[in-house]
Amino acid sequence: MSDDTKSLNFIEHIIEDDLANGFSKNKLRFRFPPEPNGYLHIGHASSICLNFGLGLRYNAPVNLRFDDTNPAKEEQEYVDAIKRDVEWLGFNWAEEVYASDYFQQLYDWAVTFIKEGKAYVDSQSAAQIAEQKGTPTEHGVASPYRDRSVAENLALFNEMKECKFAEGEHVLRAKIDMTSSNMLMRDPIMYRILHKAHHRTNTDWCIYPMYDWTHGESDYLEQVSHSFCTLEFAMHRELYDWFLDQVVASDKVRPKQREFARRNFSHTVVSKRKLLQLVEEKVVTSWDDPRMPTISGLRRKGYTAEAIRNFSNTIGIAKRENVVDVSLLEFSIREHLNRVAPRVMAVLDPLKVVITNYPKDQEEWLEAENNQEDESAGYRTVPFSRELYIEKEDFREEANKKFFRLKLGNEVRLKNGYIIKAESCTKDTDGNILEVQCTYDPKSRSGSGTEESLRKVKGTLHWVSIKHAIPAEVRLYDRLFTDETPDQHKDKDFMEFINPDSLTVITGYLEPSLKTAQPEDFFQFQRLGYFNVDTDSSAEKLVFNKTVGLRDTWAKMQQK
RNA sequence: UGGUCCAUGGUGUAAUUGGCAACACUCCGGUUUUUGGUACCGUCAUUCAAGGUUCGAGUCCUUGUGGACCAACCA
Repeated sequence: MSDDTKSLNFIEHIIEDDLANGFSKNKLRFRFPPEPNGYLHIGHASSICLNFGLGLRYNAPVNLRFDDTNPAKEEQEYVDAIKRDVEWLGFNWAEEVYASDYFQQLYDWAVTFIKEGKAYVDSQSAAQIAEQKGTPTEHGVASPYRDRSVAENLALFNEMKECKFAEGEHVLRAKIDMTSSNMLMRDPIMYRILHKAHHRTNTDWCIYPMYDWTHGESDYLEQVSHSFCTLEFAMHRELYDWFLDQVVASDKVRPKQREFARRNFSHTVVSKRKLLQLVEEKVVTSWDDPRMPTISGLRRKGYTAEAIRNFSNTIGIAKRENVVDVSLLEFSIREHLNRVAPRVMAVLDPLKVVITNYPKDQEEWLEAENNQEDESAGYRTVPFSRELYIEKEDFREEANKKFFRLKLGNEVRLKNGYIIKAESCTKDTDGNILEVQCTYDPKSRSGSGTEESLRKVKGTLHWVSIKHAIPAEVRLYDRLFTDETPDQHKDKDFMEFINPDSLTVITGYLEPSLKTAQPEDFFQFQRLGYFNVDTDSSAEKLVFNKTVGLRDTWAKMQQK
């Protein structure tokens, strides 16, 4: 499918080994199994790209399966958001399925387990069961209910199903081995009573199967060949296999669970529980707040699906601990947007410039290239007049020769416009510069082909004509956490590292071509960065998000 | 104190399965440039440690060291 020269990750090696050992390629099948209890984040993107990427590579079906066995936490809103995100990332699932589709089958199997003496109803409290479970270093002890008769178990389990009991009164446990070194094998709970309406089965059930009992059997029912999950499920594999052993038929595909390391990212958290906390405690406005590492947050911030896919493929997949630096993600989006984003001019921190030798009522429309990386992007015009805005930081009264921008007595080029020279400036009583007076060289217009226009001038500035500029709200984002690994401190809570300055809202001044920009449109504000139109934007009030800044070697030089 | 897993530059991932440690990002230096952007060039590692097997070890073996995970009626 894809290029053969690319090296394989350990997951692909496992599949290649299976194929080499006779597993037939047309039986390959994968799945992406989110629990609908939150929005997908950038870590999930890795898993999505892994599973759907394998589907593409081997031309195998990939199911989107919602792991919806806990009605206390799961909601339809999350199902919808997850489907939207997977679709937006550009992947097509073979089937949309739900663990809850298998509740009846799971129940029937559980009854069989009871009849075969492999499961029993325990009528102790959660605390008692936990107590008997032992510790990682000490064996567990058997429940007094472990040897209930099959008849009694059957009757009780049926009554559980018929909602005759309160939550917590009984559970169904698999009878495995209370002395196992793997605590998950110490008679794990298969069913608990939950009097909660389920987003799909409503009140049909008041007993719900646990993850371990559900996941492998769901894989089996869908004939998933390879079931990939994160490392913390490694210990669950023994149980996954035990449950499978009880039901698997020799002529069916036996799913294989393998584990990979979750991707961690610097200066953020990727845990649905923690992201939910950020939303609930109003640290951010919503799951799709552009500061969130969610897929929807990144999308709203202006990240493209292509950039996220490239990023996921670049960071790859392995089994070791990791903290992926945000610079990798930022590279991916810059790399894509550099190719496709139209260039425009916008001034975010304005300083007034008056061209003293430019006629007062004159204006002209200058031709500007939309994207020099893309010939087909074409040209637009931008208005020029006597009074302009440039960035405050682009002017200094005096500066050394490393400063290529505007300073008194020196020339710079205005992008797509004229070469100007700073003659003087006026200040307020505190010494703040209010206005710069310049003169322009009328023969130096960009693209005019004159000798003057071809002069080499070191600095080029972006600008807007004050009279024509459109004010717009611009939202600037910084990292959400001040610490590189906010949730990896044993003694401190991740919430202590919230960056109070993660959002700055300013008014920017845009060239008039942006007047008709629509939500999700993206641009490069020249010399500043990539920006997109936020969903809050309207014709009356444009709202832009800063997606990511341009690489800024000048800023780096300044720091030294 | 039991069990499972992991260890390759600042970061992430490779290494034809025992044969010259590679790719991307970052950092630093340079060339080009009407974006201090882009593009291009260059610098940055004795593969956690110590032994062993071998003509040859990142890869196999042994012993350490360091880290992650396991005691939810969560997934």
